[in-house]
Amino acid sequence: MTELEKYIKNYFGATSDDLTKISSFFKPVSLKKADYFLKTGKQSDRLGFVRTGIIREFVQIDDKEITKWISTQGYFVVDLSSFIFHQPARWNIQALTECELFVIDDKNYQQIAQEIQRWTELEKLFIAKCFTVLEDRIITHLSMTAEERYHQLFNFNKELFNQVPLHYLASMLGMTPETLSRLRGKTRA
Amino acid sequence: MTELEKYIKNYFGATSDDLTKISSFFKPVSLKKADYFLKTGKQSDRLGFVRTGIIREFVQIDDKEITKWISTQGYFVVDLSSFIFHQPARWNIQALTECELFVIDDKNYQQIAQEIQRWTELEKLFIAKCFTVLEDRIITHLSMTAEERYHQLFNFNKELFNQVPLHYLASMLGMTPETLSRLRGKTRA
DNA sequence: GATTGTTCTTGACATAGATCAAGAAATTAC
DNA sequence: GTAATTTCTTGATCTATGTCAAGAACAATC
Repeated sequence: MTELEKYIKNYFGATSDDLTKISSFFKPVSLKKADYFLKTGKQSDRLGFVRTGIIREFVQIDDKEITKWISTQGYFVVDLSSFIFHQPARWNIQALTECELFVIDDKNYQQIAQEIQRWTELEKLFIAKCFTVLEDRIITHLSMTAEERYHQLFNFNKELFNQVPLHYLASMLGMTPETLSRLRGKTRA
Repeated sequence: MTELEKYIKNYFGATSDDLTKISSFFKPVSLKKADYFLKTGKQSDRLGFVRTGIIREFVQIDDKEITKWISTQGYFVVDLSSFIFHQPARWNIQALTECELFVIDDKNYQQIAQEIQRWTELEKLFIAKCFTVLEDRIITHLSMTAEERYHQLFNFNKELFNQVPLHYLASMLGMTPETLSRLRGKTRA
């Protein structure tokens, strides 16, 4: 079972036969560091799965880049409003390291639903799960201090702090790089 | 066409025949002010649609109530992780005014999918749309000041500020009631 | 309609976090 | 391997927002 199949199994709970079918629609794509998987404003009909590497979703607002999320192995990367609703993409998605993705385009994606009876249902459940994760993230911002948000992310994924420039993490946490640096110093000391 | 049908049509783009069928599964429910539609920790298999009134979704964290959202006419109220994944509810859902809801339970909800071929697809699209709304809300918190968040909500729904206690709005905006009061004073002056 | 409890505002003050600036450390490019 | 660039830290200062407290306005209750 490939990584992709393993993750699809975890996320979607598909059966073994289906897994092979599903994953066969995905094609490997390599990104070099700093390559864009997607740029704001473009139409995107691609959904990616991160096999290796680290990739950042962000948006430019005025003169600032806001990092919405950083995806590592096992995450899907996609601009949902573009992929599903055919809107211009809202996010930039850029490789922070060399990345290997499995990518599927809309046409092949539709094909999955054709071949696998329960696919739309599984999809729904997956998106619903993602929705609840975002709900939590909102609550995080309504109820926690910068320091608490930092600790939460640090506990969730310590490694990340060694793998990507910290100012991206600061942005994703809703604080300045200076503040993140000071919070780190605080626990270190 | 009832309100419920109108909204389902808007949200889900269902056909006229289907609408009647779908809406027939919903049952009217009245809530008095301060009644709970749902309490944290309970299992909930109900989905509500707000026909009239105002209803608040919140969670108790330590000694503070965090208001996640305030729903008015035309919104659905539900604890998605409970409704879909049968988890204990994460949110309290409480009427801020007298409310008339249309409510459906899980069993009848399943029934819709039985009767309407495209339902799961429509559902998926609806949840995906909700997901993108939450994405925006995250960005709001990563990129805007309290003042900007206040103005955004105010422009989105001025009426709300006359309809519900302001400290709930403050919480939902991620600020204290005092700060909200001062921001209001600022624009008034 | 007096009483009680909420809600809202305002002031004084405290503080978390932002901003600005500069240097050190690390990384990348030539 | 030196130069250029980016990242990270640290200090000084500023500011937006929080906290605490008190009174005013309003609404709910008996």
